[in-house]
Amino acid sequence: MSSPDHTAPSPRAQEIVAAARALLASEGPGALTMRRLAAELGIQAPSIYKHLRDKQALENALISAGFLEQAARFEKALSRPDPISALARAYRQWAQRNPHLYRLMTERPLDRAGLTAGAEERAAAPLIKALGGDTDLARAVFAFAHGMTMLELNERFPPGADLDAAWERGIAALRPAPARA
Amino acid sequence: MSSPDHTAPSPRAQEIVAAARALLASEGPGALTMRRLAAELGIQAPSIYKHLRDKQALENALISAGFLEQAARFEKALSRPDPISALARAYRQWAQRNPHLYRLMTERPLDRAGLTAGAEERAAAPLIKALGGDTDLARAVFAFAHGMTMLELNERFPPGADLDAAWERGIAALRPAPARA
DNA sequence: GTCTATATCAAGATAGAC
DNA sequence: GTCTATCTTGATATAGAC
Repeated sequence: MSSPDHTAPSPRAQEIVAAARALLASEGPGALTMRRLAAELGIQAPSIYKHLRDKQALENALISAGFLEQAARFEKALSRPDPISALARAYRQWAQRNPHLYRLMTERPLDRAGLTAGAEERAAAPLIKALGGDTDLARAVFAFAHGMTMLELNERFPPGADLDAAWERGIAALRPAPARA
Repeated sequence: MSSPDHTAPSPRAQEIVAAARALLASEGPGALTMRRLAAELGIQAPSIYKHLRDKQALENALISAGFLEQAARFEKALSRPDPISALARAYRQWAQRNPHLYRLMTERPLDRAGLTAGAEERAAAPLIKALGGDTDLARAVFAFAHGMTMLELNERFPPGADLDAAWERGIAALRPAPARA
């Protein structure tokens, strides 16, 4: 619920966000405090507030960056020979490389008014396009991918489980049947 | 990582857990503090520690109860005419009626050593049975159901989205094809 | 079984000087 | 752009008396 910030973020703010992302990636959400972030930057915590309104604004910046990064990957995947499989791989891979940020992006309702406009939509668009605008199916595929991702991150599958097989099985089932000749 | 408690929980401990569940359900995880829980019971926070080792033990009790309750529902669904659809409905319904507990049960890795033995497995068994032991497919269906549930709880679908349709679409696709005659 | 008193820690955020 | 000093709040948990 931070108010939307319609002014461009200052270069210094961007540096702070970049440090926050590195900190989140390396030590997880528990380490992402204003004090700790300041320490990483070699400054004091109150100084951050001169550049970012509050912690929510910081998180919103991280989340927006995550969506835009996803969007770039997913758009690339869309131009591959088998777009649906490529999208699934890209989705899984991005989440596994950015687990803490992925959590931050998905674990709670979004503060959409505080996000970069259009970022969430850009990340979602490639899948919808790959499925020819079938939004019901797109939602089902999204749910499958998100579910696999979170269950894997949260260690809800047995140690030996073949998750490649589960991913393939799910995507194979959810893929639209090729049109009959 | 709380040590497993191999002694039966005292009646008083069970009362505390019951109060915790009611508190979690009505006000969410932010309200589930030792102080607040004590206040609900009309006692002081330190008194709780005479009955439950720590907060993790409290959460483990809640999670174990959740699994056992799910197991009972899922076992019933398994005996319906269309077990897979019935299971999906039961899964969705239980999560929607217990959203905060569902989150608690799925959002982080489980402290399995501290849970009631067999509870997690009992909740998982009906789906595996319904799918004839096909664990890859069971994992895919589990992921779909969990993904739909969390995306819905976290408001990641557009306001007008027809989620009944997305659920049906996903289940229809993931359901094993009937054996040919 | 419950109490009081307390330790310990840590978080987000603001005021106002430099 | 950064600082110091501080406010405010709130959490888990322990010791030891009753």
